[in-house]
Amino acid sequence: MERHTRQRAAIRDALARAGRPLLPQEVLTAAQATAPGLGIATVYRALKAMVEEGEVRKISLPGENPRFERSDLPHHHHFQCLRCLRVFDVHNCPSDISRLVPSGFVVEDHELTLYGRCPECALSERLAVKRVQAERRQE
Amino acid sequence: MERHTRQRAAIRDALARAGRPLLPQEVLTAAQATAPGLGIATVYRALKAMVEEGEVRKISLPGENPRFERSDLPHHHHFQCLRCLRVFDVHNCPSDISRLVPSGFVVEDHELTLYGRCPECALSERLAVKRVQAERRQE
DNA sequence: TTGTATGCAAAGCGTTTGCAGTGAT
DNA sequence: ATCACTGCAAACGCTTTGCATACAA
Repeated sequence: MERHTRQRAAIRDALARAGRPLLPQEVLTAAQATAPGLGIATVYRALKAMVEEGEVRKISLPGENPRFERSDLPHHHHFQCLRCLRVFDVHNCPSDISRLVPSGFVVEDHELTLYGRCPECALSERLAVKRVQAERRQE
Repeated sequence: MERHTRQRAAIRDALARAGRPLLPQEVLTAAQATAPGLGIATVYRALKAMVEEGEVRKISLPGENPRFERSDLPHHHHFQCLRCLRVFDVHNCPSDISRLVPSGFVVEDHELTLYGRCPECALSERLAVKRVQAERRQE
């Protein structure tokens, strides 16, 4: 049965405060503020246990090392802005997932990552285009 | 400038024949049939070069080591069997991707990974269930 | 002949594990 | 008093790199 320790509390706390998925190394650094002497092995063991408990979710975006976030968030996907590289949550979900696969395959779960421009970056690019057009008119 | 070698030909060939994304180790095994003595370091170096050329695509699924496939394939997604862990191509695509994000976001690309049972594993599980049921009837 | 490509072995790096000691129950 | 948890360091698996050699060009 699971025990309540200083270290695990610190790790939970780090994940709760972050508000974004964290790398194991980031968890270590953040949690060491509350639990000095905390080791990386403990972080890995705690994260693994929490993932198995269903308390934490392991997330990996293509080409990135796995990150961890609390799983009490509702089902969601991620949107990465290709300009500022920030990751946003997307709370909708395609409706017709299980229709995508050939017959014989059984779909049980899915992960979706969207890429594009966040509202902020899309706006600042639109303004940049207008600026260029204005310069052209002056020539 | 790039040179034409037995080893790279074998690696290209392995990727072309596979019809699914391969792990570097799988590339090695497959390519050694054509290029005996081929080493894993050469596979990694060749794959890296081909990715930079744009000839090959590196795909990484959550929790999995990166796999490689030719990038001349039409747009598609991936399905991983949770039992045998093999990865398959899925040639369909959800229709309503850009409707998922709040207004202001601009979707330019997306990656989707499905999880479940491949036909083979789904079948063998169904057979296992039948076997258990038969045993129960005998008791 | 030149210099990229190769094979081997060693090094890197993130992650896991063995072990003796710690501490929650 | 248990026995799960911890820290450390060694081990691990995948990937990269240093180096001397092989072989396209």
